[in-house]
Amino acid sequence: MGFNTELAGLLDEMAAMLELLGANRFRVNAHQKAARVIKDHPTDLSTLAEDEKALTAIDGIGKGMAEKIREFASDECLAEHDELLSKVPAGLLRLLRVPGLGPKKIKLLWEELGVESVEDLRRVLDDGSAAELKGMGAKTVENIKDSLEFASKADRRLPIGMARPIAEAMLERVRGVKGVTRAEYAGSLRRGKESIGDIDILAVAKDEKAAQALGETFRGGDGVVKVLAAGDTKSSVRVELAAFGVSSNRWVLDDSDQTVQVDLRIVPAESWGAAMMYFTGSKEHNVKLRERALARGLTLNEYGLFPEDDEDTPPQQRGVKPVAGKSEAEVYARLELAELPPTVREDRGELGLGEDGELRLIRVEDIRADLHTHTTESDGRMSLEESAAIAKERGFHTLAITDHSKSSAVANGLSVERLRKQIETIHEADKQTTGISLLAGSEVDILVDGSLDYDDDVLAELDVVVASPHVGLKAKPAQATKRLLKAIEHPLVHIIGHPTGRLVERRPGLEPAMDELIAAAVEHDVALEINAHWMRLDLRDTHVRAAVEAGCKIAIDCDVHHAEDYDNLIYGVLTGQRGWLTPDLCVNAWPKKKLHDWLSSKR
DNA sequence: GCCGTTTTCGGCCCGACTGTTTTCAGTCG
Repeated sequence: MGFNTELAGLLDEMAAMLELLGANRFRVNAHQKAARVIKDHPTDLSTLAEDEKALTAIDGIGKGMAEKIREFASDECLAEHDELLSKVPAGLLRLLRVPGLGPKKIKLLWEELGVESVEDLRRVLDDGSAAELKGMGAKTVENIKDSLEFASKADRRLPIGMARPIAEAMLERVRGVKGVTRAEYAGSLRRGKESIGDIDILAVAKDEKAAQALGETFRGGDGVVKVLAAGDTKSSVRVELAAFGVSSNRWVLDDSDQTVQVDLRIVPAESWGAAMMYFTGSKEHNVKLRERALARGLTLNEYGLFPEDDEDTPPQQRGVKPVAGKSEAEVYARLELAELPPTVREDRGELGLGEDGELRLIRVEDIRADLHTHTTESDGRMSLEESAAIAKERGFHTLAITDHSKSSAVANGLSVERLRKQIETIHEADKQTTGISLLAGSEVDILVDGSLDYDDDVLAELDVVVASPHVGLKAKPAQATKRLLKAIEHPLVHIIGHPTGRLVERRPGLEPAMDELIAAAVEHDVALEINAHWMRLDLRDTHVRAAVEAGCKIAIDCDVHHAEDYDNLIYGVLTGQRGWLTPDLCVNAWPKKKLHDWLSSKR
């Protein structure tokens, strides 16, 4: 595990333990925020450990956290973390993940009944002693029991490619209710995050009757296995994936009985923009916006942006007229900000975006080429002609066929002889085809020692070389860095495919020193890939952000095997946007000549 | 523990729902 990830994990645990010990909640927040910022930071912070100034310049890192970074870099542990561990039983941290159980109740159960683990919890729930505690009752006990049952299935976040079809299906139901005038999904799904904890849907109903019908339809729909909340304006349900025909396609996951929470909020039409912002988040982005509002004598909530006064009752309940709220654009404008796309709302410094001119992030319609696709020659399911027809239909000017190289035996990798024959076939097909250029390429394995799977004379015959790691994905960070650097420095390589080999929520993959790889890629004019398949999304958003800041070229490719894989482009583009990627750095968005000139410059 | 276009001290976002309560605490997002 990398330094940042490991330290962030410790700080998160410290926050949890502090919470259980009843520490000041702002101190808890500070630890959580530092953990998030450190986890997302593109540079390995151990390299800055002695530079207190550079560390405290990072938002959320003060003197104390800078000292912790230094301590962890030199001692590989945190004394304060160890000290907290001696005070809090480790099993309690697991209990924090049970929905409906928070630090206060856990603390109560621990202090009054000696609960230190899930097993202890089950016991006191069953023998009735938990129900005797102050603030607990029969209903609370029932809810915690239910949560325990669901916890194991609900624990895992859903890859975006599985969550989106469910959200679309739920939206269709919601929009089908008479009197519903508007409905969209919000939350992390709208922000295009790689994985989703729950699905948030917002709707406008034209009157109370419609709102009531909407709630009933939502809670009673197919696939709903539990109703968690049923208020006038808010309903929460848990649905099972199986009911929506969602599966993980070519990756076999044990997701047959998995469920996901779906929340519905019914909001007034005049609050639509404020509500969308509120429920799209991120939470941290919203906090920044509210602070900004307060500094301007305004207060922001999900009903709108209101003049700040000292009353306790929320302004919308006193008939106060909002100064903005109908649309997101209106609220951002009133806060003197450019309207920010949902994908950048992560409290990663985005409030300054678009200040100096137009904010123009990559879009799906910018993409005019796919440079990483497979055919039936290796492990794809389409012929060259079938794939070319789809690419042409999508308006692409270039399609590169990059089947697997010889070491990928399970993927039917091509021998040198087969590859040479395929190059001829593709070049011939290119001559016969109008409207799209077909390029002969290969997805060449980066072997464990960093060398490539074909000799240089073979590679030189290819129009496009995508070099990707497929095996040895558990290597130590230092070794991974060395291996990938060697591939980047190879003069015949254009693109590094799925650089870490991670799978979302399934496999961590390699953890190379990304800043070194990015610097090398810039120096050797190599593009790093965002593999758009939703199980990969590799590079991930934070890597893209670091690459973009360094001026590194990025390729967004679908790694097409099946016809429907072309539809994964949206996920790659969303990930690009989350890394603030602009069209000028994305090779797939370039005009044909510019792209082909770049490719041939390496020949 | 962090932070500063009133501040280096004294703040730190806001509301819905639930369950156990006679006015609110806990949890969630």
